[in-house]
Amino acid sequence: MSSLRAVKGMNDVLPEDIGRWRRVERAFWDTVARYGYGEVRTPIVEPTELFVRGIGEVTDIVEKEMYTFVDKGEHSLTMRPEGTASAVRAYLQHSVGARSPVTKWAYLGPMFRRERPARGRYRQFWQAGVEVFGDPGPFVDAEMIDMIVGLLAELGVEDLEVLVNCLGTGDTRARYLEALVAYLTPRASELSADSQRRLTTNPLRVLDSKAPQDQAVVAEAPEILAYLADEDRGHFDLLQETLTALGTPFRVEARLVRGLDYYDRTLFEIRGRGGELGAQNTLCGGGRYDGLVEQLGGSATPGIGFAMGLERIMLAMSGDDAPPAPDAFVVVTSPEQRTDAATLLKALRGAGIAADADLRGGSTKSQFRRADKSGAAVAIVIGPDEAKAGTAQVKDLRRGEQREVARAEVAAEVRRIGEAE
RNA sequence: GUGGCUGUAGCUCAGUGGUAGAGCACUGGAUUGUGGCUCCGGUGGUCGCGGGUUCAAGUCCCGUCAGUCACCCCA
Repeated sequence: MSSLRAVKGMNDVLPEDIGRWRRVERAFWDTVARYGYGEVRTPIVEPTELFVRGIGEVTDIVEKEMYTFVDKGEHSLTMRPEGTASAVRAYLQHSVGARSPVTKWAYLGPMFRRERPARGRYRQFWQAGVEVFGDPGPFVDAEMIDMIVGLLAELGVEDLEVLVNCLGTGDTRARYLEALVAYLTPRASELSADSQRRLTTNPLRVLDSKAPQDQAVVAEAPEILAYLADEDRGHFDLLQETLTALGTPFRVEARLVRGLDYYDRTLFEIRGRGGELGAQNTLCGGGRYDGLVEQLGGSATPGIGFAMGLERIMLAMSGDDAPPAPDAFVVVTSPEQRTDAATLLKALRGAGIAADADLRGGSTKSQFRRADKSGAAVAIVIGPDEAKAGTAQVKDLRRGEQREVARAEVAAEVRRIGEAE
């Protein structure tokens, strides 16, 4: 084993494991294309300021999880810990809102957070997500949740839990925070140390603490849903009505909050209960951020988005992903045929057939073993006799049948056998 | 970041303080140019790394790194 290792929490994906990644990525892009999203690609590195202002200064992500460095002693840069802030930045930079009232973007790529790695949680991890700018919802909110549920079902992710909540807008939040702090402060001594600290920095986060003593206190805490203004209430009711009409099961979870400050109104999370997920069971999280575009310097523009963690989706997915196999494998019965094999391989590949061979030498038997292990459905045998006759033996490896055909017919014969599978 | 558990062949794992092992994988063979199944053989090890105790350490102790579980965080 080499002493050179990948950075802790950052992983290689080898060809034998890539099938599952491709399947998730393809399903994601197919789905969002049907819903009208266009792909956006933004840089991995952004000005640190973007995330501090976008995600929130006192969030855990910004406080202790970002990969931040100073570029040549000039600018503080950060490797993106999530995708929304970059999308908003690009949306503003290119004045996209001036060209179209509603913009639907999708992205897929690596994100970086310096957390302690565990199963389903890595320092470089992959997210796929979407953002919609300019539509206040709630129909687009419901459509988005329903789209994700459909995507996950297509991938064979079973046993989902869809949680929704409404955080309200500025006024609601202020009144609720006041009530929550008023409730928690006299009980502060019963809370965990973390929650006591958050009581002053980020009180909403006390709500989803897993510490038993916190949960006991939180169980009796005031609920944000009771504080919603009429407009928020109507928005949330209509969201639920639409989800029901679309046939997507969900559960209202009044204590659902997120660790990013920009969310308001609709908030949702999809959890998996699959055995391999462990404690990292949040597959997907998202919500509305109607104030974010303005906060980052644009005009008031509503927005909503979500992101899903690809590694976690793959842990929860079912189905086999066999590595791709060649269509045909060429075997030579004597070393003199190797140049001949090279030209045959080129002709087959030129005809659109995935063809491979092992021309290092070795017995016919060992080459056949390689053909078998490659997963190819067809072996093509050439030796002195075939070279003289201008033919090749084409063997169907599944059935064990073999035919001698003219060189010009080999590609067609391989295709015929492949289609008969 | 805190605490627990685990690190032995490419993989999954055995291994009483006394000579480093198995299965799978890889590879060669079982008479002419034909795979899978079976049989026989072979390659492959800094026992994560560094200290310590001991006549002797894969085994005991300390540290460290990595993985993992819970917390934390979040996708």
